[in-house]
Amino acid sequence: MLGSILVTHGPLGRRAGRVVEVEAYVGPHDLACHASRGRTPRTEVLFGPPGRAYVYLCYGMHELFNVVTDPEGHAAAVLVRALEPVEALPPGTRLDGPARLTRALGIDRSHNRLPLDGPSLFLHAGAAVPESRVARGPRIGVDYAGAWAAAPLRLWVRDSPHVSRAPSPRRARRPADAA
DNA sequence: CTATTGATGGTC
DNA sequence: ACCATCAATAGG
Repeated sequence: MLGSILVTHGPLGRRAGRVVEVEAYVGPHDLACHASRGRTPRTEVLFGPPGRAYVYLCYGMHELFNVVTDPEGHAAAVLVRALEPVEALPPGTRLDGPARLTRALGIDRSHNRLPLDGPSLFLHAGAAVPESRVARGPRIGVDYAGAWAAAPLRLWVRDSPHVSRAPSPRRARRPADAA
């Protein structure tokens, strides 16, 4: 998916970006994958056919965009984490972060389950990124997932200035008043 | 530059 | 209770 072009069309007009950073969520056995907690109303789309959008609300205020990737019955998806602008966007628009890019392209939960070859959401195959320019490392924000947190399932275009910056490590949450 | 915190609501 | 995050702030 790196190098492909995501195009949206909606109230904001036409918006587009080139995918430069993604994370793979590889199936129910992947403890960071939402499908690992079973088939629920939210995760239902993951079990359906590939090539559709999985959009969900994160932290109560951010819409995150994924592409369902695997054949029907095997729940896996790829989270898009950063785009490189490919069309004129309002000044100051940032596409380096999974919630920033959905906000900038006007993607929200109304796009959940939509095929990615439609009028409001389209994913074009772009020029392939050579493997020599692809870097990989641990996924971000999934430390709860045990060994799966360390798996090198985040991939990005090595020299792209549009890749998101890893957050500073969040201090261990304040221990609940343990009794 | 790094580190920390509050905002905010759906899910199960 | 637990989050696949961001923006703003404080401090070096």
